[in-house]
Amino acid sequence: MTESRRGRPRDTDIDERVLRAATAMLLEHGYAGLSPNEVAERAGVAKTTLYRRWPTKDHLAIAVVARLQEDDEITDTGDIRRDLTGYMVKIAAALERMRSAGRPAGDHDASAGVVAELVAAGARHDDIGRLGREVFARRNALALALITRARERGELRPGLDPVVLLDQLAGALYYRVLITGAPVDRAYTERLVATALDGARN
Amino acid sequence: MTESRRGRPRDTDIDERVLRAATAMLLEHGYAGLSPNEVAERAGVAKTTLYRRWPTKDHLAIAVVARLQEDDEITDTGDIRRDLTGYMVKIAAALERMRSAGRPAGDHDASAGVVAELVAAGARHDDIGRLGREVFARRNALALALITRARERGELRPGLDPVVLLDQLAGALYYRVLITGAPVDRAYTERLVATALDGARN
DNA sequence: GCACTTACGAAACATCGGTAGCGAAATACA
DNA sequence: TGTATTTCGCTACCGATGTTTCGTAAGTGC
Repeated sequence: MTESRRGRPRDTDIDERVLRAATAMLLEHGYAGLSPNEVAERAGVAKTTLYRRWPTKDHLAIAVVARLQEDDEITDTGDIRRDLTGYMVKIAAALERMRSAGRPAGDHDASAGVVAELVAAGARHDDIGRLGREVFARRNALALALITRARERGELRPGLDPVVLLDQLAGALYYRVLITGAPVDRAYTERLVATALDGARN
Repeated sequence: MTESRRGRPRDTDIDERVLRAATAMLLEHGYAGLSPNEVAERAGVAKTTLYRRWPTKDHLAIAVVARLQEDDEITDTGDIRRDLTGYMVKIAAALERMRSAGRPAGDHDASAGVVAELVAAGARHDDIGRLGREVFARRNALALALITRARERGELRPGLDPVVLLDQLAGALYYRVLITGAPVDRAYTERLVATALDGARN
């Protein structure tokens, strides 16, 4: 793993100071207000030192939000509707938190804000894209297992593809945040899960 | 509408030449390969002239893809499953087209490509965001009317919220393109519509 | 004709993300 | 005690997206 490095070791305090400054700037002023130049200055670090750790502004921003995400565990109560709702509410809350980053308090304008920039960052840099897909795959694996168990105990249709169900649920939330700008509050999330489970057909 | 303008009129031929050059560059080299500087040069136009029409590269890119989208009419055969599938297949096809823009042929890497940048553009500029939401609202209004009619003739549950159903369907497609990188081919689309209609519950 | 207004082109400038080159500092290893 | 290796800070620089300024062209209204 960590090979015994030769040469001067990295100052881990620098990582901390830079990430702290970057976090503050990203949350207060949004993605456009995150300036690597100013982050380096505020952290008391040379710009080159910053760029050795995070080769682009996108990488820096990813590192910031990655630190902010506490990995949400998923609970299996045996009631699939309850469990799925719980998972979706967590996703929705995380989205709403990022959605409001960088805009004046009370700004109810529909805006994807930081979320959209992170998605674009994944599209611009292969490594970020891969990383993001891995993170989502790992997080979704838990939900997929949950769905599969519910299916096997007869709560869900035998022919159901768990991936499709998860796409429907998580997809709807991201779609509203990124595309239509509609809110993703708790009431909506509950209606969403109920509709997906019960189906639209009469 | 068009007030009788005073002063020198704009050369409409310039719009055409610029958009043509920008379209070629965007489709061949992707979003990063779209350079306003080079577009102006290739179109034989001063940079200032280009920026008078499209104040940022984002606006230029939006104008390009807006021209490429033919407004897809929606058909109502009376079979909601068939009609929804048709609509979703059109969306999926448009997404796959943009997804492959700017990357070497045969590149099967999962990448949101241009789509993600357009979403980010909507997040960066209020006017683009509003425009995008209007476009989606208008397009979705047709699908919502379709769903409502199906509900009223008894094909769908009376309590169904058409918006939720549409979020589930379109959301799943965008989610796969933007987030997980999974393909959105016809087989998936059909499974998606079937699952949303039939529901996940046993 | 003349004033007024707007569009076009050219070139210089500004800003920002990111890089290159260098000397100095801090470690591992011999 | 060297010597190799890597990090750090500094300055200067590059490329790309926009902006400013200004002279000139092409229209409208009188």
